[in-house]
Amino acid sequence: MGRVSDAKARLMDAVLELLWTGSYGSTTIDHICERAGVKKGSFYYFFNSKADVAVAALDAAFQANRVELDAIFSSSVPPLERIRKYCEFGYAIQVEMKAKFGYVLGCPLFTLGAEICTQEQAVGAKISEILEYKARYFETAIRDGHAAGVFHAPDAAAKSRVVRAYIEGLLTQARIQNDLEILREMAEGVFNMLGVKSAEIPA
Amino acid sequence: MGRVSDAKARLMDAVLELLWTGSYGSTTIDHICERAGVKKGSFYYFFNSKADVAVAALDAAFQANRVELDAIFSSSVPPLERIRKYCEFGYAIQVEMKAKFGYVLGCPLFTLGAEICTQEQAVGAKISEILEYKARYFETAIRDGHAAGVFHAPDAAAKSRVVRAYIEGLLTQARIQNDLEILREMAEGVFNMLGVKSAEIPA
DNA sequence: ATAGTAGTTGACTAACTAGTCGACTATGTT
DNA sequence: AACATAGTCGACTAGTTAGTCAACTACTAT
Repeated sequence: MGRVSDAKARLMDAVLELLWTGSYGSTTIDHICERAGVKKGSFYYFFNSKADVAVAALDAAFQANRVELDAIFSSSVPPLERIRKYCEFGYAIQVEMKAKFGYVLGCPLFTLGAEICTQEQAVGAKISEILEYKARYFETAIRDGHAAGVFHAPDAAAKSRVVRAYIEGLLTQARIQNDLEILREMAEGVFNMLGVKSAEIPA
Repeated sequence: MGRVSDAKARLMDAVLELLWTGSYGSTTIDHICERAGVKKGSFYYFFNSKADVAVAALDAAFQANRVELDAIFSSSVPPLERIRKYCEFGYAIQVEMKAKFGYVLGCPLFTLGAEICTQEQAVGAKISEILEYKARYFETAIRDGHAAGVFHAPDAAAKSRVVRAYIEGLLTQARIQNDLEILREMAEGVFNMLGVKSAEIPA
């Protein structure tokens, strides 16, 4: 079956790291190759362009991420608990990245999506697809919470949009200000948005 | 007093447009010059770098914008009315940009800030400065609203952060999805966040 | 009118960038 | 062993990018 290699995976890891710590514009194919320890000829053996490797890497990372998201948003977990766990999970990632790179990095999908949406159609479409998928976790949690009477949110889709805007906005603010602290308010902010009475908030 | 010229202003206009419609990474000095109808030699007569012209342009644009913001957030206007007017104003700008460029562009400060904050210190600092200044308009409006008993927000600074995160997040979602419609929920979303009773909402 | 000042220009260099290609190497199959 | 397949590599081209510079032009005050 020919020569074996993990170069493709290394390239995808490298591009993700560069996109997240920097930006699409600051990420060059030369840099990706250098970080992956792969020569450019090999890059073009696997991918056609920067957009191509970005789409592949985002997709692969999301597929891996889904396992954790499915656990966090499992319907066996009470709705508010799902949201609280998601916020904690996200916070832990940001802490890890800040320790590793010196910067709060925020949500790579959101930052990258905002940067390239007017220019790189294919990347934008992949990002939209993933963000939409993630939105459904929230919509379901909110629908379940409403059904359980934990809070009042008859239009779960609309409430989910509001919550997502807040969460993504907060993550991006954290990136711009390079400040982890503001992220600690995330779960509380979401609960307030949902009109959860303090007594109902899971420890 | 030597030769007169509006080339400096044209360059600042051009860079703003390119940054807003595209990104920092996609905006080159050559493109800026081309759009401004100015040769590169002249560019370097006025500015030292892309970061330099960006900072100057953002600052100038914000100074111009402040006049409108001061009117919208005038203390003679009822607090909720200020917020409603701000949302309407922002929506009108997005409509105008979509008509002009074919894309919903969102908040240039937020998009740009998220893109460059790990790389271009000077630009990041200017963006933070402007965003902080804008945040104070909201904080004051929320403090005034609480004092007037229109809603309950004893910690105006914290509530302002939540509201800003939501607004910026929503604007960025609109950019990513190229969708004007979701912006129409903005004022309503903010009012819900503040716990305003529907009866109090200004027409 | 002329001299100083402010702004303009085109032609240049050097570095970087994307993308190509043919020769090469490692692995599994027969 | 030898062959097909999968992957690697270095050297290459061509276009783009940032940045420089000396010569030039327009304006104003005296």
